[in-house]
Amino acid sequence: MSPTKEDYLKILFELGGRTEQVPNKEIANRLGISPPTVTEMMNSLVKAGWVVYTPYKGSKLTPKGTEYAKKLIRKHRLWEVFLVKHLGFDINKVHPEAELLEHSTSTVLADKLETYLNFPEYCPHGGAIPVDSMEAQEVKTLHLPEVEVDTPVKISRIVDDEKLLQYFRNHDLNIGDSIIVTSRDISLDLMTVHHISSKETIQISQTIAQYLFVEIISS
Amino acid sequence: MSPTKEDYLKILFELGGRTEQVPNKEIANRLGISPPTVTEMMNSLVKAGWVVYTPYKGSKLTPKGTEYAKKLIRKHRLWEVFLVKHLGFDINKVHPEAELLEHSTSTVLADKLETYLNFPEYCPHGGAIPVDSMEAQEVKTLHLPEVEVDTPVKISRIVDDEKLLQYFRNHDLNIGDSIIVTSRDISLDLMTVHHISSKETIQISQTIAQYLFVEIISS
DNA sequence: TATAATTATTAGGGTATCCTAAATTTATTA
DNA sequence: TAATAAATTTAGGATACCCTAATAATTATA
Repeated sequence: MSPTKEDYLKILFELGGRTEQVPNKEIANRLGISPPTVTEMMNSLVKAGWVVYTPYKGSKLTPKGTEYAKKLIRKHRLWEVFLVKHLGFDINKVHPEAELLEHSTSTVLADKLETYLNFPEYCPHGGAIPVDSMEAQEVKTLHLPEVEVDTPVKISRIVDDEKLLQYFRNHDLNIGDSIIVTSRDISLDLMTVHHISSKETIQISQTIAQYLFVEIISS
Repeated sequence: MSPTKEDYLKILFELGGRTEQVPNKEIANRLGISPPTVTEMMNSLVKAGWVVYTPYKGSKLTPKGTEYAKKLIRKHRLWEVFLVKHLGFDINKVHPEAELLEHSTSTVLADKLETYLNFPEYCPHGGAIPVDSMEAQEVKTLHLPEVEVDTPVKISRIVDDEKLLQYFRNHDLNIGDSIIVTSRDISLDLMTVHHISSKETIQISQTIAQYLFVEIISS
């Protein structure tokens, strides 16, 4: 498996390719490559049994492809824990480092690293680390724009992207914080969020709020 | 810089390409690729300023190429320290892991790792880690077959290769041990070594002993 | 020094990954 | 539903890296 192919599988997983067909354009956008290259690569991934591809429709991961993607994501998140907790990296800056390391990490190494880190449950951005808890986390978390008004929720995960992380940090929205969506204006693409502990009120774009994952507080 | 090109630079450094012209064949052997591929790659490395190449003679690193190679070797050795001391890898098994990781390690990451490891001087096989001490180490160490008979020496480094490491371990020759070469038979490619602390006498092939680096004990 | 052996290069290919431009299919909308 | 817009694929190329077979240069040896 080349790092390139691994990237395709991981992106596919992140774009929901476990359950839905992901259009080529989304993959091309995410990876910053041209659509014809995606078509070509998909044919190659199909041949190797990682992906099911329907021309003009999009691609889905096979069970084998899904497993592989989860293992990669686990490696990525384990490195992030190491980089932040032991090496002192800023949470906003670990993504590109982990992105490289994940492709150079054997299963033996990942297992030893996990032991060394004392079996962390989550990466610094709140993503589940054990492969068996990744899908469970997806089920129990909501994208912030999906939350009903006036329902208290807790921020459990932020998509791992430097700019997004900086944006949310600037708006004082961090993992573990409890918030309430107080109103929404779909036409203006805005939502108003009340931050419970700081008592501040924040307005953010719904498009961006999509990258904030929350859990309903069961109190 | 691709991992492939990085490997060429590193091998060149290890084969003495800092001071001498390294023939293509040696590089081809070490990397397990065909000689024409080496010729082709050398032309590409010349174009990028990493190497000086004399057709039919061999290649030397430019100062820029030497610096790059040393940085790679530093990364490799830092990872080895981490893998052995923190993750519990066997010394004989870390090479392939570090070989992959070194290509995915930014300077920032290497620096933070070095700090975390508390600025180790040597890798588990005795190789110097700070880039400025690598050449000094080369100067003060000898290949075991170069040592005069009856001169007490200390094993300071073993070339990082699983089979070699296993061979020396089986013969009870480890880093830090003090030994004396008691005799040599060039025609039989054999040398007899006396192990000072264990008082055992060991016979090893001179060809292989070349991969043991020692320092004269200045007592 | 001529010949043989060794080493290196050239010639001609192959795969992986990427691209742009043109053609095709699908989706949208008037 | 016909026309337009958007997404996808096909066609044709490029570069990086790797190969084998054939040729050329160098080195070793008789």
